[in-house]
Amino acid sequence: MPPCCMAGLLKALDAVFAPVFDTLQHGAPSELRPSQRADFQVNGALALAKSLGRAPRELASEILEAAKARGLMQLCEEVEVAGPGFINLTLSPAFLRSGLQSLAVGARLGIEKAETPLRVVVDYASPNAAKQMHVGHLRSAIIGDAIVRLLEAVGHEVVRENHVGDWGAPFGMLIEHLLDLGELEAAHELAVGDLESFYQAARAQYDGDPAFGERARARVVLLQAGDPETLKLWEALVQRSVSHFDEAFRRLGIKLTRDDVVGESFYNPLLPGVVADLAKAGLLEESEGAMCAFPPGFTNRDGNPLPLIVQNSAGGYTYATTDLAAIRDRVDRLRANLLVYVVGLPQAQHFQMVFATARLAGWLPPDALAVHVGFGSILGPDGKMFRTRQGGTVKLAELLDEAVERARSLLLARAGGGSGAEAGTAEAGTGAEAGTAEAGTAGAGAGGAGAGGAGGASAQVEVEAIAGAVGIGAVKYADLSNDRARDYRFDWDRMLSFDGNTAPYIQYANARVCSILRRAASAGGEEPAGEEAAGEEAAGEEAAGEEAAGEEAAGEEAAGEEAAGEEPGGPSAAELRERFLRPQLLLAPSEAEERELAKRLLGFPDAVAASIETYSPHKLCAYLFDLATTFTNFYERCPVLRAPSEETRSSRLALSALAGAILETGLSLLGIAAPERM
RNA sequence: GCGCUCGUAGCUCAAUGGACCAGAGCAUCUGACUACGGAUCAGAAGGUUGGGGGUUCGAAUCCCUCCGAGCGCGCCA
Repeated sequence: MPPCCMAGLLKALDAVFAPVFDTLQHGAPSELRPSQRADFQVNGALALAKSLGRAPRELASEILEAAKARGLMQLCEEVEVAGPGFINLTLSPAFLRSGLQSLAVGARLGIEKAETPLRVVVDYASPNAAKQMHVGHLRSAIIGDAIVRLLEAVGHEVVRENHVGDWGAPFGMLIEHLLDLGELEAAHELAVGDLESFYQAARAQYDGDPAFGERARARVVLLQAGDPETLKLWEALVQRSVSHFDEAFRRLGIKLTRDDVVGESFYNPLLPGVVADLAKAGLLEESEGAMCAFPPGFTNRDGNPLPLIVQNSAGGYTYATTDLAAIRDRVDRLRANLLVYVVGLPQAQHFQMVFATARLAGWLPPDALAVHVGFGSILGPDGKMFRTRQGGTVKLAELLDEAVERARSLLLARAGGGSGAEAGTAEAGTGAEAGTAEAGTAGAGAGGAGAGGAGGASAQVEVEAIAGAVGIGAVKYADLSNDRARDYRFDWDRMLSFDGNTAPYIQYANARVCSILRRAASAGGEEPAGEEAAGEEAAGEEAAGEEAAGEEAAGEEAAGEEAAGEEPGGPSAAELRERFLRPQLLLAPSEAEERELAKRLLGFPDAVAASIETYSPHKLCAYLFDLATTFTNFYERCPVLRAPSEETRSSRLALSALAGAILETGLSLLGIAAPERM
């Protein structure tokens, strides 16, 4: 857990209250919270009153007065002591306005860098080589990737590691099977067929043919002995797997490539040292022929100390040994001071034991932290482990195919339904370049899905791109929006619904923003009001953009949208936002819906910080859903293009642009694309 | 048997020890429209937060206990 970070509105308010509390009692927290009764409430007075033995309401009044002396009323228009000793705060429009303006400057959207940037290794995805990726790998990959993006956004230095299972007994049989087929035939088999069938065939041989089993076991020995010919074959198998992973991650829009693969085999040379050094430190005992560490606090079913086996009775190393070696490598060689493991919850005890042992051995120094970010299972509609109707594992590739296919039919059904026929006719023709086509997840900037019959080939390309963004986004969001510790139910209809807490709903809200900005750009005058003053701002904006992690994350490979945005037919969303999102255009919110929207927009940094603090992407999801809902509400009640005055129009356009920027950036932090049209 | 995770509206899920209404979204019922993309908005109804104790000014949240679900508990990873 990175040090508690506060940002945005909370930070501004806490800057006033923290010194007041600190004066009364050193280190006493203000306990600032968003409130349903006002904008924020200060709860700390109650706890402090108790520890000081004073009357809570009286103390609250005193705190409030002290806060006023520190300029509280520059931020709030209304404050009160209420109930047993709460302090309720209602923000002033002027403060909201200045907050919005600072969000609008630069591209960071209020996301602050961590005060102490860490060097973090995030271990995630971790499929097994020589096996097809399946639904079981989905959560680690999706959650891990979001965590990587979030950590990077606040300035941590992240090393991604894909700890693939590329070593061990299965390779004996795989290599023998490969030899039986003949290398050429095997190469062909691996190229056309899927890995799974190759693995199954080898497995069948192994189970059915004792002689084959013997050869397989002998081959494992050769492999571990470093026999060159065997290693060559092993390498070929692993490479084939890695290509398969690359393809899967690319489709998913996940920032893992073959460069991030650090398989189990990588640690082989380090394993003897792990055991030797543990022994040297007096941490090993022989038990039933195996070398074990017994970290305190763990017991087995008989109440006896539970062993962490680092060398089995046959002399072989276990995955505990590998995990210990990995800790040493990450701390020593990679200089990491935070290790994050995105691995299923059933492994919780294993990691506790490994971490405890690493601490005892001094491999995890006091200033380094290891965290197991666990997650629950994906359940099928029946509430049991998600499987195919036949009871087999659901292959990842097929799952993604279905996601895109379902999204496509929904999009086409809507286009046929006739509501959005007008949208995008202007630029549909020359829309996205063909390059985006095979990028299944490409999305932003693809145009004209609503153009219905207008389509030539390029319109189809665009539909494909949007279907990819929506389909893949829906799968990822469904996973991320649930508390990771809980199991969640996989439900196509729900995740692809345009209503509710789903990716399509949020993407749609963003697409609407894009639509407004496009209209504003093409119809109502060339430039927004206040154009003169805007010029000066541009320079500062670019300077700020230089170190803008938020924007980087958005623009980068967030689900493969790089080819987007360069639409010849019209300016990209980013360009439009730059044009309309100028700080000096923002007025103090006057309408209730403007005020609500402003508050939500300002809450973005806090939402990001909260997500990072507990490694819980679902908090950011909840925020984005709330923002999308609030924006829609605003959009419903406060005419933008037909605003009563030019100033109001410009201000609302800027508000909309800001909402779009946050929606897109927020989605990108989750690894989800934000199409400009849907 | 021990340990871990979990149990919240009919369903799927939220809720950093905080306030008289425990929130959303589906689904259900009522309303709103020449609509800046209706893939919309407003309202209603729906809960003794699995049961029971306890700590606290204050508990869905912390402690104990019982019930229920899932997963771990020595040579697979």
